[in-house]
Amino acid sequence: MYLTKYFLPILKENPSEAQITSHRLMLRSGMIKQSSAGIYSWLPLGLKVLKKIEQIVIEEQVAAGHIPILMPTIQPADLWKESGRLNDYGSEMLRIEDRHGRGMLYGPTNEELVTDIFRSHITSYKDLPKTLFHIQWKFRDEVRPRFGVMRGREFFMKDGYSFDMDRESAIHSYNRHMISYLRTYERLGLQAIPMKADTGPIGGDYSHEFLVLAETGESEVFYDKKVTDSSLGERKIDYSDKQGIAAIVESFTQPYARTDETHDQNLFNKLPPERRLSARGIEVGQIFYFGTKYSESMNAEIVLPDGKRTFVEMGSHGIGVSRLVGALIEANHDDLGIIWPTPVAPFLAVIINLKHGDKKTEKVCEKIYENLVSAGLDVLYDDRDERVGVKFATMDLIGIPWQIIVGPRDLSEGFIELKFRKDGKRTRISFSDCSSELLNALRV
RNA sequence: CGGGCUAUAGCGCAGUCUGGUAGCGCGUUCGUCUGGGGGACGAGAGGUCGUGAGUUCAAAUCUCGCUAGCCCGACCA
Repeated sequence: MYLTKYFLPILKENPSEAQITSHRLMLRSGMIKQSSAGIYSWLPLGLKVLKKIEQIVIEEQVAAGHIPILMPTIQPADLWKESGRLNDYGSEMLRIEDRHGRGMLYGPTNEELVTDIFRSHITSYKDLPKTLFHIQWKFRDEVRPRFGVMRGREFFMKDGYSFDMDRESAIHSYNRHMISYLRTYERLGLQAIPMKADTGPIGGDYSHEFLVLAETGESEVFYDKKVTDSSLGERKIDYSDKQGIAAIVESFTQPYARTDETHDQNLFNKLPPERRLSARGIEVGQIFYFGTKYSESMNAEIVLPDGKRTFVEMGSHGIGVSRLVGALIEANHDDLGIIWPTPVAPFLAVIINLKHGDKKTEKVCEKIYENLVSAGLDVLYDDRDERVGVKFATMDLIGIPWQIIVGPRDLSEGFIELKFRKDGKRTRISFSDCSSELLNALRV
């Protein structure tokens, strides 16, 4: 993409409404524009990041055997009457009336809809287990939206719903989700710690929130140092291996890790002092096994092998996709701007022409651009007539991982320069060799 | 929903107390110089001062209402 042909409305100064880093940087780098409180338009750069996160989430869900669907944003109020949540949900739910006077609502979540889909089509244990998920816009009419996309009213969320014939199978579904979430966060370049969550009136051990550690996090978290030392890494996951999956889940959830809501100081104090850590965290996902709460109220039954009927066991699982954009920035930035982890970067690299109007540098930039694009890489070419300082400042701000710097000085000696945004390290690369050496470097 | 604050050019702000020709920086347009970390000079464009009413010869400025946004708290993916 040639920058002069793109739409990248960056701001040099901080918008006064943005208080926290990610919100400020998202506005300054032209990723979003506020439309009203807690509701945003996603501009090209922001949309690219959002879609990259979405794609990774989808891939990991599909890898875990979960099935994508798409449910509507507008839902009929009748279904919510059935579950009893029409009254319970309160004014956080945006209620709408259509022209016929029918009660509608902008969905804050989808348990009712998905249960309705399930009960219409699945009646036998033979069709189980199944997990349906979708990634869709939700709306919660927060009293006080803030922190940009981290706590907007409209938000983009992956929510999945598992259906199982019995508790044992449902727990395996729960564990499967745990692993698929851990993998998702790792691929995004984030460390998210599963923390025991409040299960409310339903009770039980089966709810975890996933927290990313960041200074600006909204909750205080307490954890055993062990949890930040563990990662899935490259290991192969066999989602059909119940024991294996359960063992991995155990290894991640056994060490102490809780938010201030469920924190137990006495338990925490049993850890050796050097392993007791506390920090702030941003919640980026939650998984929940709630049994038959909705299947009972909405009458979603299945027939078991012995011919008896039973209510289907359910769980729901969410990842805040739009919130993750903010969380990623909170976890990856410096004074100059954003530092995107490569997997979610809006562009892998940017070619910076240091001397606009110089035929030779322009030609080299264009050649590099063509090479990289034809190699399948998504690169930006800063072909603006701007001073170098402006170009560097812009690119540092929007956080593209690699800067390919082309200027007459180095070029006269046959070199171009490659700078890594994260550590600022620069490498000189022979221009004659740039198609192979550069490609290798970018594919690290 | 309780408490606090704000609204003047695309963005950041001054002007409001003490009513009298609407200003600064950045950005933007044109030109010249410049060219390895937000450059210089010159010339422009751009605002019914959030909105409605009132007071006054005269309102960005004073009074009242309304709306929107932000912050702290309670609440939440």
